[in-house]
Amino acid sequence: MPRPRTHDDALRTRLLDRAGVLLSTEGAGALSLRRLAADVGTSTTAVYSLFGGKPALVRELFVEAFHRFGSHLRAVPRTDDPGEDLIQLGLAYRRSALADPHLYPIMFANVVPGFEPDEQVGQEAFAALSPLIEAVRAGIAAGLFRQVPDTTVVMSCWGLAHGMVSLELNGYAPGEDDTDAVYERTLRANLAGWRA
Amino acid sequence: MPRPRTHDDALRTRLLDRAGVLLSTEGAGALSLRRLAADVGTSTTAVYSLFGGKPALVRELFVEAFHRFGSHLRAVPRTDDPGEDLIQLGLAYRRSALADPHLYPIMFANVVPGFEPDEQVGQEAFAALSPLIEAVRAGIAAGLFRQVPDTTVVMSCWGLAHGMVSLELNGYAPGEDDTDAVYERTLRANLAGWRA
DNA sequence: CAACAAATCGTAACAGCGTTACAGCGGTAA
DNA sequence: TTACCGCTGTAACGCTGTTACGATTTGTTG
Repeated sequence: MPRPRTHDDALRTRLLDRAGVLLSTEGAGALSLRRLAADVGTSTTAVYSLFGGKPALVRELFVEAFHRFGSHLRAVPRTDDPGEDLIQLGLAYRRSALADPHLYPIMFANVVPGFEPDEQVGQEAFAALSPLIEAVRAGIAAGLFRQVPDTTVVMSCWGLAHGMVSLELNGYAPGEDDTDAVYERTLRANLAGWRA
Repeated sequence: MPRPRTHDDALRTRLLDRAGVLLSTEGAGALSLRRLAADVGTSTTAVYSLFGGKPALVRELFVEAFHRFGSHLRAVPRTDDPGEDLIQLGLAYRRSALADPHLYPIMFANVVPGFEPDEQVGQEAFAALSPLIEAVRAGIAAGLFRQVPDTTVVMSCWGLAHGMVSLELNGYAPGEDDTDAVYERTLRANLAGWRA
């Protein structure tokens, strides 16, 4: 009875892949539905029947970005030194952001108008930080860090990493100094302030 | 010979004022030239004859935002304790951001497509941080902080404040805890890591 | 075998955006 | 009064996301 559907899962993944490439190579401004549909070889209607609109498509990219981000963090091995683990997590945080810089604002800045992470994906996003949370808890439990609520130390480490990376991506890198070294020294100093 | 010009400085400031209000109350998405011109009672041509386009108008808002931001920081009195001064500067940083939250992304995130701060306004923006730089230098000179390049400590304090504020504005505030207290404790811990 | 029905998809239209070309307004000078 | 000329609002262009609708394609039915 119906005509065979071409808006299937294969097209869905092709759209998502192409959207990710457009975003990573040319930025959020280059991600338009007409451009995307033309590149993939379909019409803009596909995005509406498969996702529901542009914000819904960006939502998928949002969770995908956090999946990759979480993979970078989970790749950091846990040792018996939670302090050093936190430093390595901070370095991985920046590596992940610099790997594809256009994906980072999707996660933490509202670069696509009309998309705001809802409660559900917000919690999924927060889940990507679980290695960080675990390292902080291990450090507090081992008596390495001060006896403060773990969320305080988590927000401190996350805030510093996010702030430094965000400033760097927006062109506010420290002048002539080596950004890598400044970043790591900053991570270590911040953590030193939390040590018991 | 010519008809009297209505695209004068008065209209210019009215446009800037209204643009600031639109930005502060309804966000960057509500700032359109047609809406702006209609609110002020002129046509979109005024923005082009007075500024040169939307990015140029946003550039003015950018420097204006940094002026206000710098005023907040300069309002913090300098005492003989550079460490405590830095804490107070960090608190003023957040107060300034929360005063009109929609202005903050104009400064530090690319929330308006087509506008990127050029070299000149970027340096003016950085100049707003001079109270921070001076406090850091005073602390290092007094032997309070470690003997490291001052830009390192500056980037550390700035990065942390920017990161925490940025996360808060994007809805990633720490759970049930008091955000004010967590923020201040985080500032103090970070600075403690730099003390000699 | 032909006609119908139903589901799907591309085309086209709509409203809005920034930007720009252009015609018309409004004074002053001849 | 008329011609001139700078200034400004209108309208158009190309773009965006979104949506209504007609064309297409199939299986089913007469």
